Amino acid sequence: MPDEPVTDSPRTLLQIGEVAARVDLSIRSIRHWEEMGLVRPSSRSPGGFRLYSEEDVARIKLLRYMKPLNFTLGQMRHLLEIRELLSAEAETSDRESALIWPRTGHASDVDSGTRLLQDLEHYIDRAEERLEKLRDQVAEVEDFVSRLREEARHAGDGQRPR
Amino acid sequence: MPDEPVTDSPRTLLQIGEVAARVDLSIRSIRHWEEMGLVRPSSRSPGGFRLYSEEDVARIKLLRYMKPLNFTLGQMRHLLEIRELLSAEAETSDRESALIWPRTGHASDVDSGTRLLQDLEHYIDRAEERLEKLRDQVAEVEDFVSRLREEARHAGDGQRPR
DNA sequence: CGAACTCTCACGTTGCGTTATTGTAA
DNA sequence: TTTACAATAACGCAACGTGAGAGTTC
Repeated sequence: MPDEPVTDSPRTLLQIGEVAARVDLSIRSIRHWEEMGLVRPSSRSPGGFRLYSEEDVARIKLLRYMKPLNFTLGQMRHLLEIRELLSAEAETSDRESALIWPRTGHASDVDSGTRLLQDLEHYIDRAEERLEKLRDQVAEVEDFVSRLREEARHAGDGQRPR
Repeated sequence: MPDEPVTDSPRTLLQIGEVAARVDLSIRSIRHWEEMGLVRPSSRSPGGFRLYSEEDVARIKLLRYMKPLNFTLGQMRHLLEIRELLSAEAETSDRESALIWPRTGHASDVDSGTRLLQDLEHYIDRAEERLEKLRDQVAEVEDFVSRLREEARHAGDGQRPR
């Protein structure tokens, strides 16, 4: 009875190159995001190589999806921080107010949570604005590209007809 | 009999601020593009204010549409340069080879035009690749935003239910 | 063992943002 | 003449790109 397929955790650890390929980012970007405090590999190899778990990769992928929204790295970090604080608070809040509901106690906790929510909603609003712009841009670029293809067609007719 | 509405050419000249507002760019960007040789106001006011014609604005708008493709400013300049050379050559070519077609003369002209066309087509290919990516990004961002709204909804339920 | 991958500096680049100061337009 | 808009110049900055030189992994 060998304990071979018991833990597959070490197998799911990826080096930075693998991660970069999977999420379609440059290695430099991932390291830069680390310098800016956005991501951190959950472990390192004995020799110092960054090793990323699937969770780490998921976080990076999330950031990469967020990227076209043109937030600064600081804002992206802030946003992920809010998510964490909010989910952490959700747990404690669950235990604390099981049946007691209106007026749970001191307002400070509620306020901090409310504040976080407001910030989050602000980010969401900005994100949706930006998403709108992105859609517009796609339309504009489509327009541009098709116009360019038209011109190339005409120029091609002059250069090498038939 | 005043000669008032005779010429409306000066009326169609816009200052940089107006242009910036119309094409949704910063004034700084337009000036920067000028420094990089991408656009140039077709005239200046006596005092030195940049004055843009409708053609100038069209060019700027074209560049703005091109912008999301993430070419460098040098590449964008190059692309517009190709367009101009190609359309200029189309005219002379029209006159030159009215009925004569196979083997028009020395190959240098044909080669330069062919080269331009190749370059143009290269840019078009890159543009279409990038357009694809843009579409993907929109999908990813939509995904991201909707996930975020979901989370905000849940957090909101915890914070201020009903 | 070598080829490929990664590490940490550290400087370079792109595309503007941002004053600061001074002149122009209506 | 005020008030808003513009010009030039120059420094600043975010988000990486790009080696250099040395160690690590397989």
